[in-house]
Amino acid sequence: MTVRVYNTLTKQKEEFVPREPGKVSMYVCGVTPYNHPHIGNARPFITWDVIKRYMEKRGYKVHHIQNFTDIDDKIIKTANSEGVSWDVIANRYIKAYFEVMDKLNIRRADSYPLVSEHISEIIAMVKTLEDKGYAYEVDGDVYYSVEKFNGYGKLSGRSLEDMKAGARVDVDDRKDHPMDFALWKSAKPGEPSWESPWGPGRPGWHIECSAMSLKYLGESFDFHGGGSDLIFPHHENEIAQSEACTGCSPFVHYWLHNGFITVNEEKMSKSLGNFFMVKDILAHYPAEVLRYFIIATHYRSPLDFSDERLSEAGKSLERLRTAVETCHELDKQKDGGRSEQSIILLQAAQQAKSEFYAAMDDDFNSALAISSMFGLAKEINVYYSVVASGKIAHDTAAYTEAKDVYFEMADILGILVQERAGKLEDSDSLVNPLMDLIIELRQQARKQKDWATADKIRDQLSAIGIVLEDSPQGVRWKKR
RNA sequence: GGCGGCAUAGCCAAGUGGUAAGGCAGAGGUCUGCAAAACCUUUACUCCCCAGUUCAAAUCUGGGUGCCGCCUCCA
Repeated sequence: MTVRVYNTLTKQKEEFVPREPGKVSMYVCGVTPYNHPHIGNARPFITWDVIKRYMEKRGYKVHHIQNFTDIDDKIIKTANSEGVSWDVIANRYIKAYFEVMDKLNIRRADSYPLVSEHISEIIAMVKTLEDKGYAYEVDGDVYYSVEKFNGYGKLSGRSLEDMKAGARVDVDDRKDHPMDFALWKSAKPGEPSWESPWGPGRPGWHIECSAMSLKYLGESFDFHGGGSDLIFPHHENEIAQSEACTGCSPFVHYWLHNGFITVNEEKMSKSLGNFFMVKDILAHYPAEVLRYFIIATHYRSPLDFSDERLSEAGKSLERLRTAVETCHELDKQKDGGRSEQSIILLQAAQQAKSEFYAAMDDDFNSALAISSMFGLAKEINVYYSVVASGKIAHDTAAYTEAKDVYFEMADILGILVQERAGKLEDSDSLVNPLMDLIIELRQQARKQKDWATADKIRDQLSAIGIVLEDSPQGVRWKKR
């Protein structure tokens, strides 16, 4: 089996053929650090994290580059309103980005290039475009001439005529064509600027990704990703810049775009007041729940965010986590050799694994892949209940294989990594011995059939968010 | 106005030609001092509407309706 991906450029699923055998090069458009990451930012990065984990599991060496657009109108605006330098703002929110993405269990890219550290590369690229006749200067600004590039519009499926007809923007008559875009912007008062052949100024938005991807990944690479809103004009312009500059086509073999997150069926926007920062969500829900919520829908589909959906996601995830707990119980069992039940478990594991990989092979269908995890979770629970009842012996070999499959799937999706029930995080480590004591007291009450005391302890714990689960094998507890 | 996407149970969501995955919620049951968890059973004769192609369509084609995104910074 091979991996198939939906390519925005060709508008169909294609078999993934790496440029270099065994290697995957990918560039993901990062954020403009002018504010805390919102849930819409989280989606592409979780999506690409899963893609990366999966490709690595498939045996590819993944080279992953993600930029920060640290020079930008919004950053400058924020900096001016706070009366600080632009880099203060950029650094603050780059830090905020990593804090949040680390919590979401997003593994780091190989490199996070900054625009501000690649000005010379950008200038060189603009110069090349100018020398080749793809760009022209007007009053210190440099524009890309879209009419010079044969194939402008191939990614977004628009023709220049369409765009001219549908232009909603005020036409700047200094430009040859309304769709011509800035490669270099001349310096304005109060803005950071760098010296260039066209005078002091700063890069336009689109050129940075072209320049940095060229530097780190070369003239042509495998994957380029980002939100679907970047298809036009950002990625369309990247193609025009990069292919015109290097003469190498295709610049990117597979363009992958994630769908948008809406809130109450509407686009998230500050004006609508429905803007959700990831950090605020994480104050109310475990990071894993947000991650699960996002991967439980196919990455290209639109996804509507709400409190209800998120708490539903939490419940679904809880089911998967219960199987992990079951595994902890099974880990304590002694080996007794093969049984009919363990053969069933083994077969279920093998089936789950093959279904999981088939789903992921088909354009990273994590939503479908998750259903394989539920299937195996159920089989693990069933196996446990039979073993715990003492009807059959525990088959360590079969169980271990099933468990490995389960955790392999969880690892690809990046979920089920948090500490399991029965243990709290390090900061709460004092609570653990205390809980052992409380449970012991309650068990004594139960033994003496003092149900009033037993129930009271349970209710009191429940009131502070600790839930007890009695079972014939003992008591488990977890923090809500 | 131009470009693109979506419409599947109470809710969320897979499924792109062969007779509707999975999760949540609901109902019944097993287990249990009670509860929780787990497990079993159950919940769409049907996939927005109409027409067509086909032995066969949620899936393809045409038309209609509704919703969303992009075209301006945007993940």
